[in-house]
Amino acid sequence: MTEARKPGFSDCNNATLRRAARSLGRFYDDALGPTGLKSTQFGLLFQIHISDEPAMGAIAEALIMDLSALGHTLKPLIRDGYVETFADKDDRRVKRVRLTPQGEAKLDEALKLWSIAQRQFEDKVGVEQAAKLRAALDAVADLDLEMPAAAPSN
Amino acid sequence: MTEARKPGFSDCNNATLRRAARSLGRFYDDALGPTGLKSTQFGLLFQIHISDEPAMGAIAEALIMDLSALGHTLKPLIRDGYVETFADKDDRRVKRVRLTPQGEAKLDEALKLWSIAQRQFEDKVGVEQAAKLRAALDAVADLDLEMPAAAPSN
DNA sequence: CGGCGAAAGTGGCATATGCCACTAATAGAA
DNA sequence: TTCTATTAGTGGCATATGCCACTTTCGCCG
Repeated sequence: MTEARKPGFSDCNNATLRRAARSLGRFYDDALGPTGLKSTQFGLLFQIHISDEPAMGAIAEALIMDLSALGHTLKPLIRDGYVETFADKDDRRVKRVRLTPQGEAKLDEALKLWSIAQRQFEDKVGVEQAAKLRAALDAVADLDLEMPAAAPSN
Repeated sequence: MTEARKPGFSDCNNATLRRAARSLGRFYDDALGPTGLKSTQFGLLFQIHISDEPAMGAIAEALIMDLSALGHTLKPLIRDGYVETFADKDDRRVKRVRLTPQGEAKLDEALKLWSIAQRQFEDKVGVEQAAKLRAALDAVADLDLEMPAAAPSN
């Protein structure tokens, strides 16, 4: 089967990654559907939950996302009362974030469904493989990539 | 170091995948910046290029993306004259897609920059590893996941 | 041939993400 | 202390993606 690989899953690492992300995202989104949360929102709530009233910048950095994008993504969660923000007492530029009681409750609710999806996934690919994949993805995410031309000698 | 792992890169396969996608996406986007194309658009043009005047549904399926999402994503490319559509001559429901000459030219231009980014990435993680990662991601993308509750006995 | 159910897209609506220009506030240099 | 460079966010604008409700065409059955 010389060319059996469906043509075009190009060799682009980025395209392949996005494609997988769309696919897996849909699965987790479906799983979380009953909670009304998207998998991205779930991830964000979780990140906030495990952090200690993190500053927006800290969250953005942890999730490797643009600060402004984080701000946008946070809005629906604030609107729905799951998250609230408050100014840091020592540095008024800093805005800290925390879950509201409803947010904690919603997260608990979502965690139940999430764990089912997670188990479902790991039953398919294997716990070991899943862990390796996550490790590989974290490694990729933390790579210090830079375009050569962008960084001239000095 | 009991909890040394940066707290919160949760064990969620989906969250990890998205995080990596954001990170890598930014790199490829930067690389393609000079062309004015986003890495997603590049991927889409490439997919169209290697297909034979594919129907929208075929593209959506290959990229595992929602048909309507594809339609939306295609708009800026059509507006900018890189892509054009036409009705299938045998089935008027089907809309086929192809690159315009400008689209082909733009793709060529982008491929040059893409290959630099791609090489840069593979120099970091290793060609072998990159290939394995893509294979793993393709496998994940093609998994037939289903929520148990969603599929009752019948 | 008439009509029904499936298939392929479209449009609207909502969230996800990024970049850029701008504002507020702080840390430092003078 | 005052002026400046830096840091943390915000808002606007544009693309990326999905879901759902429709509309148009087909394919097929009676």
